[in-house]
Amino acid sequence: MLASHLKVGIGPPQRLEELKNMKKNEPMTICPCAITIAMLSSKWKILIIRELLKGTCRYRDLREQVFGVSQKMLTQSLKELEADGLVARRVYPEVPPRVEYSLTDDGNSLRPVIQVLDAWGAHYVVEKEPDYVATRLTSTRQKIVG
Amino acid sequence: MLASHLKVGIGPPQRLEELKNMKKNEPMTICPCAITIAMLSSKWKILIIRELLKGTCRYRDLREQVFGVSQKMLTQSLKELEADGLVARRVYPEVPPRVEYSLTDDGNSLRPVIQVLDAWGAHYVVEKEPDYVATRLTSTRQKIVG
DNA sequence: CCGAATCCCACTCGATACTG
DNA sequence: CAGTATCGAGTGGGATTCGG
Repeated sequence: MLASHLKVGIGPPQRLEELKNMKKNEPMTICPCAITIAMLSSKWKILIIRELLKGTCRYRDLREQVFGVSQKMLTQSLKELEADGLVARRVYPEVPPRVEYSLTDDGNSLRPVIQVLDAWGAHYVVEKEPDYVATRLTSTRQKIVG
Repeated sequence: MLASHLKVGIGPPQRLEELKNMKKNEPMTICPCAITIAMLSSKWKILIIRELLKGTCRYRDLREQVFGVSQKMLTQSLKELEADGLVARRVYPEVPPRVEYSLTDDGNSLRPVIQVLDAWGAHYVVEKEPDYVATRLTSTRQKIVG
């Protein structure tokens, strides 16, 4: 089951010639790791997913645990994650309302990915010059403090 | 060797109370996986690293292989990757000039990370609705086509 | 309690032109 | 060949206010 205009290319990205000769709506090679990055590279998403990896969570709890996230960004991130099929949203017909978020199977399949990212980041941050790491990390869009 | 104001926290991100009680220049907990994402989440970096994983490369070659990247973004990305210690830059005193880029040990240590990202992305893209994947991926900042 | 709607700024990135 | 410099558009995200 593969989009007619998408062709998964694992391994080296396609060469220049391939793209030069490509016409519209023709199969094109995409880079899978770039897709994963695209899914995760928003200021708060990784922190949200981290939290959801611990288990089902209410909206309010996420607001507390993901420190610093605004209502707008939390809602927006969750909406995108749901659209991406990584997060499930369950609304209870109560007053006041209650909404619970949890990871789907696809979302949970990110666990080993997160673990690898976590391990690399941890190793990187301890072996680098502390001062550089500090300034580098404060000048990035990505939220680092969980 | 750890920044005095940084404290690496592997595992769950710190709780709200920890941050509430945090004062300036006091040790704070950071999220390692967010660091890794911060390193990679620029429109072209992952594609550049992918290319460098194949071996040393000249500036010109990168411009060809990383299709669509502008001079400005390629230069800027390489400069940041070098500052991050992931890429090494070697200039040869020749005319016309020749500059070669390669991954440092830290950069090469990303290989298993990239592989995991690659595997997850590949699995994701083939099991998802093709139409959704297509629109989702064209509306992202991250460059997907290598 | 869980959002939606609006306004606005900062930053990323692309296009173009220039240089040693 | 391998970059700089500059300008401008688009967008991600913060702050605030309103709604069911």
